[in-house]
Parts: sequence; C-alpha cells; structure tokens
Amino acid sequence: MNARPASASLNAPALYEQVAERLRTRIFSHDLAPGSWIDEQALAQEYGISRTPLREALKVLASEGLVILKPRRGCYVTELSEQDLDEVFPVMALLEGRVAEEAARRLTSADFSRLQAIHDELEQHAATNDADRFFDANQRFHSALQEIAGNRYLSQLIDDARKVIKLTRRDSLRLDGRLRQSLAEHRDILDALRRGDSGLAGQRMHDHLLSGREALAKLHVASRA
Amino acid sequence: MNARPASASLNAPALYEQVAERLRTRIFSHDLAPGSWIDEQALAQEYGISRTPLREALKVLASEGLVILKPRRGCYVTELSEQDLDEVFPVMALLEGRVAEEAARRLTSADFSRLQAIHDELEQHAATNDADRFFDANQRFHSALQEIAGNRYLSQLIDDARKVIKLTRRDSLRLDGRLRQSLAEHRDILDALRRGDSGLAGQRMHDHLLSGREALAKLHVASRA
DNA sequence: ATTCATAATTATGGATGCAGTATTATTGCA
DNA sequence: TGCAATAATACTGCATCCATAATTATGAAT
Repeated sequence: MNARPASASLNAPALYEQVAERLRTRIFSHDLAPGSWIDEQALAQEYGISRTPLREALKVLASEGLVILKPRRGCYVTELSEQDLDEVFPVMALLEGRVAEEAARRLTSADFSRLQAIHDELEQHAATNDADRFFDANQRFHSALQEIAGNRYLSQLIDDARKVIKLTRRDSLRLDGRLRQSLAEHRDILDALRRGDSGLAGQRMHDHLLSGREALAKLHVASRA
Repeated sequence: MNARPASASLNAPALYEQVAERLRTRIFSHDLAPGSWIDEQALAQEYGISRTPLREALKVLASEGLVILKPRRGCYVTELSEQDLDEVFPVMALLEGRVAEEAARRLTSADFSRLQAIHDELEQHAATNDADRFFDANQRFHSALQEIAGNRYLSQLIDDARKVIKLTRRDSLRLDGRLRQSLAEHRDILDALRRGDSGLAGQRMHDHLLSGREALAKLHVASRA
C-alpha cells in the first residue's frame, strides 16, 4: 500500500541530468549567451557540486547541439548562423508536418477537444498580446499533437530540434503582427484537423513552421539595421 | 609555411570520443549484444583507461540511443522492439526522401558521375553477392547524396537514425533476394536523379527505405519461426 | 613603442578514492 | 526443503587530485 519507497531514489534524476536541465534553462534565457565560454569551475562552485557531473551534463548538451566542446579549449554556447536556421527550419517543418498528418489520421473526438481547449488559450493570449503565455500554450499544442501522432522517435527528433531553435529565442513571436499571424495559421491547422484532412493538416503545419522561419529572418534583418 | 604544429593535438579526438567510437563498433557487431549490461570497470581496464572518460562516452552513446542509462543500475545496450523499428523507419524514409529530393535539385553532372561510380560498385557487389561490400557502398551512396543535398542538420539526423537502425544489423540485406531488390530500387533512384525529377527521386528513396523495413520485418518473422 | 620569447597562471582531461545503494550470498526459521 | 531476513559484496555516482596543455602576463630586444 505504500508508494514504493525505492522509487524515491529511482525517480530522482541523476545529478548530471538535473544540471543539464538547469543549464538548458540558462542557455535558453540567454543568461548563458550564444558564443560565451562556460566556466566549469565557477558553475560547479555555484551549484555546489564537483566538475565531474557538470562535465557529463555538458557532454549531453553537446550532443543536443546546445553547446560545442572544443578539445582542450573548453565549452561554448552554440551560436546559430542564418545558414544553420535555414537548415533546421525546413527539417522541423518536415517533421512537424508529418506529425500533424499522422495526428489527423488518428484523431479521436476527445483528442480534438483537448486541442480545441489549448487553442482557446491561444486565442485568449493573442487577444491580450501575451507573448509568453502564447508561446507556452503554443508549445503545449504542438506537444499534444506529437502525443496523438504516437511516434516517440519522431517526437524526440522534434523536441531536439526545438531545443536548437530555442537558442534564437528573442522570440519571433514578439515581431509585430507575428502573434496574430501565428494564431491564424493555428486556426487553419485546427480546421484541417477537424475535417480529418490529414494531407491538408500536414501541409498547413509545414507552412506554419516555414512561416515562423520567415518571421525570425525579418527580425534578424531588423535588428541588424 | 608549416602545417600548423598545434593542429596535431587539436586533430586528436578527445579520449571519450575515441572510446565512444570503439564502443559503437562493438555494439554494431553485437560483440556487445542488445540488452547486455556494460561493465564499466572491465571495459576501462581493457582499454587501459579510467572510468571517467568511459562514462562520458556512455553519456554520448545514450543520447544517440545506442545505450540506455538506468540510474544507479548501470548501462545497457539498447534493445529495439518491432514498434521502435516501425517508428524509426518511417521517419528515416521521410528524411532520406527529402535528401534525395534536394539532391536532385542541386545535382551537377560531376555529382552524378560520382553517384554513378558508387552505383557501379553496387552492381558489382550485387553480382558477386557480397553483402558486406554492398552494404558499405550503399552507405557511401547515401552519404554522397546527403553531401549533395547540402543540409548538415538533416544529414546529422539521418546519421543518428542510421546508428539506431544499425542496432538490428543482422542485416536485412542478407535476406534472400533483398540485395537484388535493393539494387533495383537504387537503379530507379539513380534514374530519377538523372532525369532531374526531384519529386520522383524523393518518392523512390522514401519507398526504398520502407522497403528496407519490410525486408527486416520478414527476417524477424522468419527468425521467430 | 612594438613584437617576440619566455615564464607564470589557469583550465582541461584523466586518474583515483570514497560514500551510498543495489545485488547477491548466507543463514536462520517455518 | 523453501522462504525470508540479514549480512557481505559489488557497482554506481560524485568528489578530489594531478599532469598536461593553453592562455595570459612579463620582460627583453630591436
């Protein structure tokens, strides 16, 4: 009747994984800025741990593409070039498009209600121009679709790609009008899902992602001017 | 005029990376069999290194999906279920299809000659029924296409997926007739590339991968009987 | 004053040691 | 003889330590 006493320690993620997660947060927030050097000693001291689990965490982040390990020269936060973005986004569009397509095929009415509920949040936050909450709900919408599509491997690739894309997170959603446009695109995707048109859902999701890339490009051009 | 004296040490991969590569080889060869426990001490001793770099290597392999790390319980070689394969292959087909499509768009005549040369090897090894060399040439063909397509991110995802698929390498190519069939599919792909029909090239590559999955499925059913 | 060489400092990568936990073996009891 | 409880063993995960290489600072020479 107890809650598995052993599970307490089993459920506790390894220290290196906890550290990896903390570092991800700091990288996404640009607290650790792209291109900046990661001071192992300082971080280990700050977290009150030794360098060993920290270094293991950095290995994980490196394989996720969030940092790059330069042998004998330390670890640096990844800087994405425009070319990198032009490579990642089309792939992301391909993968997310597939998810939408597959989700449309398997969609139950319960699933749809769930998506509808999240979409309503999107409408709300778009109305109040709350980019942060919009972003959050947006992510949950996409995650829900992934779950419905039911391909864990595909999901994992998307999650990884999303991490990479989040490196650029001075949020294209903050571009004037982008939030409204994103919402409109979501409406169209939801519409295709309701109609059960998997091809169309896939196509619209695909284009939605590319549209996100364009918004980001505009933002970068603007910030350069 | 010198050849950069520093590059000697820079070129040397980190120890953990060397170890990771050695482990990959042993995993693919089933020297370390799926599901088997990885004895850190024994391996470290065998390689004449400490457990530290070995453990770092295992972190990398874990993020590649070749092993799974069970907290406090050690590291095990990944076992792929049929469901896993049914998830990975369609994604692989999607990605490789995209590569073929993109490569077809960018293909120069020099590129085509290169592909043709590799394909000729395939014909050779198919004729002599040399599965190992066929496999090798096959991999080079796909790699060449990836290079031509010119999307490094896409390439990386495919490379990762290929590693996962290689876990099952009791080679579907060894299935009777599969080698011939694979060759025929390659001919068709090359044909589409020559004609510059990117859509067709993508489609055929996509189907080629799914065909590979089917061959593997037959093999597994057969081995169960 | 600038540049190059050399010395001092600092950081990385790897080895070793140790505490805590899981696993296995052993012993006692039903 | 089988099962449970407990003791012994073994392994994982983290910390600490050390050697080597890279970076920076210092000083000399042009």
